[in-house]
Amino acid sequence: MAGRKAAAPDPARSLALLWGSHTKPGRSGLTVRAIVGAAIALADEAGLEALSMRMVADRLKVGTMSLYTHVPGKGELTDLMFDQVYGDLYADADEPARQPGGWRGALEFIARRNWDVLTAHPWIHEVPTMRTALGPNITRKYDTELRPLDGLGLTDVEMDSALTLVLTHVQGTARAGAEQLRTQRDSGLSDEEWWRQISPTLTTVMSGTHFPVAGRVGTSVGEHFQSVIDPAHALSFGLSTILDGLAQLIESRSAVQ
Amino acid sequence: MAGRKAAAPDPARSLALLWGSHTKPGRSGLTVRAIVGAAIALADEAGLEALSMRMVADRLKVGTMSLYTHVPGKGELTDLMFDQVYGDLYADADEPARQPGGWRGALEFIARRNWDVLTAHPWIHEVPTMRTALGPNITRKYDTELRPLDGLGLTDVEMDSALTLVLTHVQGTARAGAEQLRTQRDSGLSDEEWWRQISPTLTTVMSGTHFPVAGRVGTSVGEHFQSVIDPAHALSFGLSTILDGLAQLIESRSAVQ
DNA sequence: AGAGTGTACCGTACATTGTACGGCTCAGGT
DNA sequence: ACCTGAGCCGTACAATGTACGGTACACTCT
Repeated sequence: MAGRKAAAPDPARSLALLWGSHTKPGRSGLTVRAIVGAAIALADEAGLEALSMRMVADRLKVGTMSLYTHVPGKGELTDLMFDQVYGDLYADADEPARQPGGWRGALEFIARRNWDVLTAHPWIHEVPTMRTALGPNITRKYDTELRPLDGLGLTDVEMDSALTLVLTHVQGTARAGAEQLRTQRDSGLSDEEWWRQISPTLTTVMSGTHFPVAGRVGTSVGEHFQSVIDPAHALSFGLSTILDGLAQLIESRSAVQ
Repeated sequence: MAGRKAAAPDPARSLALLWGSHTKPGRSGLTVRAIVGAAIALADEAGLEALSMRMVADRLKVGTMSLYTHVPGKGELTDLMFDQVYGDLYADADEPARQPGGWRGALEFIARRNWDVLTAHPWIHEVPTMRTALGPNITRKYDTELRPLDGLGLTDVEMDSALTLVLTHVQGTARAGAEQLRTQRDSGLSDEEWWRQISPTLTTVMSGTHFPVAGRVGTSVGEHFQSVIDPAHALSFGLSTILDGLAQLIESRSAVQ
């Protein structure tokens, strides 16, 4: 991430690219779609920060600078990658609403699907999301995910807040899991090996201090999950708690009505 | 982020540094504490990725490579920065538990405090947290935050899960807010200006497609908050929903007992 | 068929990064 | 007075994103 600072993506240019067809090949067969595909494959293997324009070009047997004919820069490329991976999230606009269990089942389904993408493409966590979220696939996703919450008596703002809450939880938890995996890969140490390595230092260094609750709970958690965190458990615990909370809100609304 | 790949921090070395006193100055007055302080100040201004060893050294009127006498590398430095900013989170180990409103008030207090640090030091979001979390301040923080959940009938694992849920929510929401601010700063465009700029392109490009629910809700949200997201609202909505959910769990436990 | 033109392609150059390496300098002990 | 080890730092290197300017090909028009 050095050089000319990876200039912030131009929104209008990104939009045009996002909604374009991406299919007109140049004279060497280079396509926006192909570039995005190669970039995604590379990012899946090594992460976003390890992804370089040179690597993408090499994989496509093309000069590095040729990419810039089709894509303005790395920023816009990641925007495209982002929209792309959300393309096949749902079979159709009513798939979540079709799940058994009403709105609750639908939200569980949505959470699971989002978890799956995040797990398959951990680099998503590194993409600055805020204003890019207007590609065709993202917009469709937003629509699809809101539908099961429609007609429950919630206001529009509450529908959005509820969905955001669930998605933020899934994202945060998935991020922690991805970080754990990446750390293991980078260091070549499993959680257990790592613990064994720092344990003596920690004992030496912590002597004298005492944290009664943290000590007890930390030990329990470590024994229970064989690790310092268990993302799968955090996901389901958090999700069911959140859904319990939302149920109260929804019930209070339908009671009034 | 080029060069020698910013080598992953050595856990044992980090631990020793974290728990060390950091106060023995070299012959030019250079201290680990001073380095960490300068790095934090710089990161507050420009973010973690804009922070470079050269910048830190310049601010301290010291040669770049002198830093490496005190700190093994950038990775370990960020570990130290991370632990440092969590140092003054709570006045003492029982401050959260002392808040009015029982465990609920305590968790609200904890959420607010975490939100404050995250807002003051947005670069925290970029620090890989997983295995670093064993510095003295982090450990103390964990202990302090668990206390209000002790003695409510929850198991150790449930206590940890509940706390994690709240903190994940705060972190995810704060991250979204930080991203929003950073995007605004980078582009020099307020949300409103940005919208005005892409609006024509978007209309052109979206003609033909129609997303009924997303369109309606998106418009409502935009009008209500004058923005595409409102982090403060997301924080409080999510927090109260989560606490409602946790209340059910806690009540069910005390009922059994 | 031949000429002209625009666009796809790409080689080189540059600023910026983290840090390995090896030399210099000074404080403190003998 | 001298030696030693630690603190300090100048230089070098590999890697990054991309600006710039040149080359070569697929067309269209005569």
